[in-house]
Amino acid sequence: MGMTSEVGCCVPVTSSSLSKADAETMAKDFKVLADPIRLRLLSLIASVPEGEVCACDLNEPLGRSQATVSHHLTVLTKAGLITREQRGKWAWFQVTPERAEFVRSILGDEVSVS
Amino acid sequence: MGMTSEVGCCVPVTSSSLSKADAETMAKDFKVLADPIRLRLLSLIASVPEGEVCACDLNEPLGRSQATVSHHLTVLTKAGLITREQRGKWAWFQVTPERAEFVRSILGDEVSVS
DNA sequence: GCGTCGTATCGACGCGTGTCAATGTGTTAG
DNA sequence: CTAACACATTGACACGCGTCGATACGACGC
Repeated sequence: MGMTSEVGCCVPVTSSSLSKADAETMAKDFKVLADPIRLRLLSLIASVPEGEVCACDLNEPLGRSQATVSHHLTVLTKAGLITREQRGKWAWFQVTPERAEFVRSILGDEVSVS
Repeated sequence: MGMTSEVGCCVPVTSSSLSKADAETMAKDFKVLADPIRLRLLSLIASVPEGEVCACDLNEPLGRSQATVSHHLTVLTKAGLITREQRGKWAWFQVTPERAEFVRSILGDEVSVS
């Protein structure tokens, strides 16, 4: 395939690199994080001491409509990064515990565990 | 602004979380990685023992046209993840040394430094 | 010089997605 | 029951982006 045997070019890339399926999965994960509003939402939720935030507090600080914020919260939830809990009239969100460390590493927080 | 002082909801999210500018920068970086072809290109380049690959070896394994592969290589180069060196007729790419560790961590390689 | 080869760039297409107004759904207050 | 509220969902729009054929730009070999 591809007789690229000229002078000094083209060694056949021996390696078994990232598979097509793995690359697509990874790309999908990165795509979730590739939006400033979603990153700020994650940061807001992760930085609250109580560990959970009501959606009503997430609408205004971002300068986006309620529909847009709700959309991004859905994306983050479906990706498993946050969890949603309906409590009475309000929806409460928190960073998924299993992914909390990952989220903190993404946001560049110096974790004060030390 | 939003008198959300009802019953038990809506603490004002005291935290100083991710700034708008930082979020946009981070999102841009993630966007570079949010494509399966670019991830596989990174993997191919990073996994070659010689440390550098000729572009002619990157066209076929991905099932994309030469123009598309060239486009993705440009995106990765502008993001600083790889570097391009014209050598005679061919273009050689390598992972930017300063970002090599980052790239390896992204691709999930167990670095054999231990 | 001329032709060929390796890459980058251009133009155009289609699809995905972020956005918002409007509407729907469920809950609480009266 | 009705009204107001919180949030999700829908429909529509614009824009970004991945893709490819065609073309342009070099470098090499003749």
